[in-house]
Amino acid sequence: MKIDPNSDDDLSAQIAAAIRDEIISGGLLVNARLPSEAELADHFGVSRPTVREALKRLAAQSLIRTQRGASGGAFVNKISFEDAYSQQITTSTLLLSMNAVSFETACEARYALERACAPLSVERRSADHLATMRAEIHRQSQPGLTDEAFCASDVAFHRALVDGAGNPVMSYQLAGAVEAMQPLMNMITFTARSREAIVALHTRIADALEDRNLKETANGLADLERETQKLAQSVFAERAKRS
Amino acid sequence: MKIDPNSDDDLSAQIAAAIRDEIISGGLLVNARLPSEAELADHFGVSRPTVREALKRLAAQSLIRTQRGASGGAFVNKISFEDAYSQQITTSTLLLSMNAVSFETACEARYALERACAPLSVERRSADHLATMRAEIHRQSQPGLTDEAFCASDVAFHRALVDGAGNPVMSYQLAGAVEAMQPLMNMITFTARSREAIVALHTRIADALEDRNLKETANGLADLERETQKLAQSVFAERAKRS
DNA sequence: TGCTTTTTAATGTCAGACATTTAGATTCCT
DNA sequence: AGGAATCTAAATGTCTGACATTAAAAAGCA
Repeated sequence: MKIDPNSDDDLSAQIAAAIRDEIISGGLLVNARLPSEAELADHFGVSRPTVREALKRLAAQSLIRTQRGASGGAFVNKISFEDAYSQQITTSTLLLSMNAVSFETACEARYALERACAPLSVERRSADHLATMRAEIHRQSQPGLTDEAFCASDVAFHRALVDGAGNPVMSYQLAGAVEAMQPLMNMITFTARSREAIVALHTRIADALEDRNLKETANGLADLERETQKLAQSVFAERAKRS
Repeated sequence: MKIDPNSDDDLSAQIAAAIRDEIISGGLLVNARLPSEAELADHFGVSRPTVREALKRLAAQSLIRTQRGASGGAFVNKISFEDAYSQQITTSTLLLSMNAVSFETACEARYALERACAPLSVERRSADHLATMRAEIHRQSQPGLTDEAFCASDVAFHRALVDGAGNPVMSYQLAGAVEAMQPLMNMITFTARSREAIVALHTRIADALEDRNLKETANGLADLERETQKLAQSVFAERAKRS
């Protein structure tokens, strides 16, 4: 583990990169203990605060965890799917909002990926997944639901669909695509009629999944994408007219 | 922006979370300048090093960038697709290696997602994308290529396919799925015959994409998945037998 | 005016100290 | 001997204060 004295990067950034590389390359295994802060400072020829800044960078990426006390220290963290989820959602959400990705583009990506789950979900969905979907459909039919709550339930419905594929890697990959859309979806006001249409499509998809009918599931998803795009267009057009 | 004095998290973690929330909620817009470190220390009632650790956490997630000098400071960063890519690849790679996700599961997820791109790529792929794919196919046919170089070229081929969908959000989402597989692919030794089979399938996919033939593209991808899984199984079986 | 120099307000880094936590060694009592 | 209480040591967490470096803005000057 070495750092380049000619780099323009911060020392803490360089040190973090050096340790990160060591972890990725397998030089530091899961649960291995890193040298103490004092030892690292010595090794890299920097002060303890600088080492600490580097370690915090790694902690922010869930690459390490720290423990206080004797025989404490920094340990290589086993990244959980949970950790990875939340990081990806944060990044995806900001990416979508900051880069002003059009609703259309984000929506297209989301449904394309979701359709990829359909063949697996049809095959493997459990009764649990179906029950979750039905419960969310029921919630979505409740009058008096706020738009935010409606969207949150929509996300839960789609996550159940994705989880039904029984592939944790896919669930992780799609968590970002689905959840990051939520703020965009929240920009839409759902009229009673549009909610009805969405709930009907959700029901259709759940039914098709229950029957293990791939074609109908895929068609339902395609129709749902069209419906969502249409709805967004009308909302944005309305908003543009008023201003 | 407030922190909870009863939390058992580090102060720097709490402060980072507070600022992160402020950015996500829109209270701090892109390119907005954060208060100086001294001001933040004052505001949160902590010392400057603690504030700095918090800021480094945010920098590690590309949420802020810093500038030195007068009128310098920390600014809310506009996350680029590039930033998001590399973060996702790091996370995905570690997730796959640390959680011992089976080759089968990772491979299934990757090809399922890639098939989701097919309809869009068939529609929108440019001559550039095709040229990249042809070039990679050519490289893969060179004898004397190391296994690592072959895998890297494979990744480049698939990225061209994904980029052909012309949806940056999808490219971003899939970068993780495709690139994170590389270390797993690197565990495989490619015999001359297996390389031949893969190159033939790549050629078939490129041809189908050139003809804008969706069915053939999807079939090619499905066959490639089968071929990859078969190859991996035989390699792992061989390895198990020998040990 | 236009160039050069100085000032100044930031971040980057360091050194040293103290506070706090925790595992493990030690001591003490039964 | 064995268990409970205490002590010790090693680590992270935090603070103070200082100095180095950078770069924009202000001041000075031809």
